[in-house]
Amino acid sequence: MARDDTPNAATVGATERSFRILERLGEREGCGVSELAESLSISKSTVHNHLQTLRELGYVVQEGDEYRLGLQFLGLGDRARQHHDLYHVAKPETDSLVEAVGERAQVMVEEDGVGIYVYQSLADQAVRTDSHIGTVVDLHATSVGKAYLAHLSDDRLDAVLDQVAFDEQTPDTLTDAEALRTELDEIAERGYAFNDEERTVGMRAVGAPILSADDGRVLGAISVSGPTTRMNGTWYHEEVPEMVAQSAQIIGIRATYS
Amino acid sequence: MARDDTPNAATVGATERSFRILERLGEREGCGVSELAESLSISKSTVHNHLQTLRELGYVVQEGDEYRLGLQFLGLGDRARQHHDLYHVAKPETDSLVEAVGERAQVMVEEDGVGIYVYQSLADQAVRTDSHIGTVVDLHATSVGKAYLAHLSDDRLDAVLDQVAFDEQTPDTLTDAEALRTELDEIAERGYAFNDEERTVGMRAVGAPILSADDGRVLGAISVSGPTTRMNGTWYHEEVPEMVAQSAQIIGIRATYS
DNA sequence: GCGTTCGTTCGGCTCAGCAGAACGATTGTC
DNA sequence: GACAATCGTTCTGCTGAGCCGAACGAACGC
Repeated sequence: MARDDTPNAATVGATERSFRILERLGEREGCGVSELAESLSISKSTVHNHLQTLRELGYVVQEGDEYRLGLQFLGLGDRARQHHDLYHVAKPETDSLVEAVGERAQVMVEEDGVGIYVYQSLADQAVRTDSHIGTVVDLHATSVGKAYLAHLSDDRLDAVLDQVAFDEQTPDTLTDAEALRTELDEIAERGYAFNDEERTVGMRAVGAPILSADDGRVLGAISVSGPTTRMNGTWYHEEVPEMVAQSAQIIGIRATYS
Repeated sequence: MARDDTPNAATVGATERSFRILERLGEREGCGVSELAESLSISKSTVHNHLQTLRELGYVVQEGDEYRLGLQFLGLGDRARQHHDLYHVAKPETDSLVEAVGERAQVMVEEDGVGIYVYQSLADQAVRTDSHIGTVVDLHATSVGKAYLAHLSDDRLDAVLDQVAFDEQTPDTLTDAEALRTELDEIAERGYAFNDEERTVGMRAVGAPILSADDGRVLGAISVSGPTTRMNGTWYHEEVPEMVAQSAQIIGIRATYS
């Protein structure tokens, strides 16, 4: 079920190239043909052809000698998000949570074995990181992901864990499937998950699952994250978890009855 | 400068096909291979190849026999939007505006001769239409577009107007370039623009330009729209314009000094 | 159990897409 | 001010990638 099932099936190479170009354009904040061609090991003329095509389609814009991602992607992204009605009910509650806690909050849903942030809300003092709406996150190395996994049915969980690479991201990342399973049991009982610098050094997070109010199915998860300098003591271990779990419950109820 | 400059230049056909498929997937809320193939006049096997490619890239997800747009597009859209810092400063003010007015508000920026909504906020009573984040709108047939055009430099305005098709969308759509120019002069003087069922029958809107506080350059526009049943009288002609213009000014100031 | 329609796989043909070289335009440097 | 370097763009030829149509197996539904 997860990404990269069939490594090299019969696919359309030109489409792959186009998206490699687009993703690179997203990483750099707009760049020129030569830079793209070299970093992707594609000939300049090919890159140029793709960019012209994408420009005519409106998915890339040209500013002098630079190319940028076009805003048309907002449309495709929004369309994709509208299938997950969780977004609409989670948005106002997430904003309220951020207002109460400060820091940063994000709402995650699962898609094809990975977690994707569908909404993020930042307080003024929130730490700027590279995570944003649409960011793909590992389910086993984030508080949202673990909170989600903890309430997944056994067979779905097995399918996801088989795919997880368990690549070590920081010295404290969980690298053992069994250790993760026992932690997931604790999380399921406790009702929320912690992430103590497992993904990013200096950052802690608290995540809670968003559960359907009628059948208990897990719809997604929500988390609050901030620097270790502020996220500590009972604030980190008790008060924030309390608020996150409460918001998650409200979202779950509103998602069920709406 | 505007869309569809060079109709059939040297382009990558496979990429065009992929995006035609993706856009169609966005219109229907997920559909099967055969339906896509028939409506796009592409053979089933080709559609299938593209979908498999896009699935491996994470931009399409497969649910049984149906395909949907993937949430990965949120990432590309967000990256594109981050180049327009207007979004971040406009978001909270737009939410406040919606809270005060009710109805619906949207923030538009121009890209390549067309307007694109980068943010939209809905009150509970707001009318559901097909417009959403990422929607492409004509600059001459919307209140946001006209408010924007009214403050564009003469040469940029000429470039845009040459491209406008002036296709009649409703019986009241402006179809004459000169009539539009005189209306733009009025709008520039007045400070806000109306849209009285020009694009959608039964809907009215009030838009105001977002201007840079130092050099007066137009950064985008913001509008409030609602049904004619509620948008009328002095509420429509005076009070709403007042609030929209004030929000636009606040956004312009915050966009300039931040 | 048959007919229909789905998604997927297979194979062959042709043209679309690739790389590399050549071309102007622009920039910066001595 | 001329040269060198680098940019984006254009051009050309070759070949394999991508297209179509047909065949396949599975899943409904009358």
